[in-house]
Amino acid sequence: MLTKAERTKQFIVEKAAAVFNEKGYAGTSMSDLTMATGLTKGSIYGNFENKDDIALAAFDHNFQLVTTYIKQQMESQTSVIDKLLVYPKTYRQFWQLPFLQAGCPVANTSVEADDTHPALKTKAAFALQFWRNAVEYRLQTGIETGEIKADTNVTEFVAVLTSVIQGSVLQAKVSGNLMYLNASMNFLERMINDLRN
Amino acid sequence: MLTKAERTKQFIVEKAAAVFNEKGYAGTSMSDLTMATGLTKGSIYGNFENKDDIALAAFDHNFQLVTTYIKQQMESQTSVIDKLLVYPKTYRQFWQLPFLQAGCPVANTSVEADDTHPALKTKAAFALQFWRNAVEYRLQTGIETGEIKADTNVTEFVAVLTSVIQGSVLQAKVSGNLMYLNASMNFLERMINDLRN
DNA sequence: ACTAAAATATACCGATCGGTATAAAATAAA
DNA sequence: TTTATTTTATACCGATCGGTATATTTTAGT
Repeated sequence: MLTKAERTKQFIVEKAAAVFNEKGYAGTSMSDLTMATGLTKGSIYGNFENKDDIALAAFDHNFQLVTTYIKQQMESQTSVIDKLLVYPKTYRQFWQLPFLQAGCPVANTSVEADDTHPALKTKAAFALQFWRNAVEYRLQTGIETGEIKADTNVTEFVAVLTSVIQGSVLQAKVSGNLMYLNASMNFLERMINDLRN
Repeated sequence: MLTKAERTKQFIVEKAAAVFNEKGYAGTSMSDLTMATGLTKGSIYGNFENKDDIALAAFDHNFQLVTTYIKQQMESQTSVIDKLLVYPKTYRQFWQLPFLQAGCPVANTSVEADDTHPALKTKAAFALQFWRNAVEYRLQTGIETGEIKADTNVTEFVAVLTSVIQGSVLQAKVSGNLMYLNASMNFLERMINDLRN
């Protein structure tokens, strides 16, 4: 069983993660976190060294939420094509998934941290590469089994899939208009289906 | 001729624009702006009402820098296809263009402002729609003149072009790796060339 | 239930935040 | 060049920032 402190730490991370993803690092204050958690500053600083420490843990949490969901959805699909189709299906309804309502955590953190917060930037960069590797792994698997065309430009596919998702989610958030997101996801679905040998 | 105050105001906007695009709204303090301009706080507040006022003017300036550059590059091209190819060509070398070194200002502002700063969010949303309209206008023109396939899915093309640019610039910034950006731009160029009738 | 240890709350720190009143300096019309 | 006006600098405001020392409460092993 988890000790009280461990449970509290986890509780703080969960609450803080939502705030950080919505307001950003610089936009989130310690009093935002005391309000979100219902705890006092002393209590939070008893579980974390400083604000950075919380932000880094919060990012990991946010990223893992997305990763876990995608992985789980893919497990219920057998073919590589169907597994890849989980991406457009998921992001098409990002605003209905609580852990994606503030947008893609990797994109959000990338934008804010890259000129201001080296440690967060590193985490975002690793998360992005993790995502790219995951997609690339699926493609390689599909090519080996013959499900996917052998002459597929893997790097290009990975680049387009990830950037079109990040870009269109970002646009959907700021415009409040789902039309272009849906158009992008239509395109992505066609692109995935076209991988078939 | 511009009065002294107008020139100073313009000077402040130019200096502030770079800082805001790099550090974000919440991440930029008034003392950042006094440092960047070499002016004092009193002087800045003599030309602007408040921080918001500067941020909104700074965003307009950042967006106009990009818009002007793109427009200018397009004017030296005759065909619609060649005009559209200005986009991948420009963003391929975004880190060499001073006004794009901090990334796409529309994307940066979209991410930070959408949950925290309604006025900036509105500006970002308008800028995005302006961009979409500009691309759509090119496509319509090309369709009318017969240069571009008449059955082109305009909305989908606009959605993919803008989101793949925003996403891949964002990724290039955070990863420090231009490989995926180049792959995305290769894809975009092929997609544009495939528009040809 | 008792007690040592761990977790939480209170109250505070100096620094910096955005913003302003006012004085000094620079501008521009006469 | 004088003078009215505008622009800039100085010095300061209360509020909030991230962070901490210490007191109180809660947890957990005996």
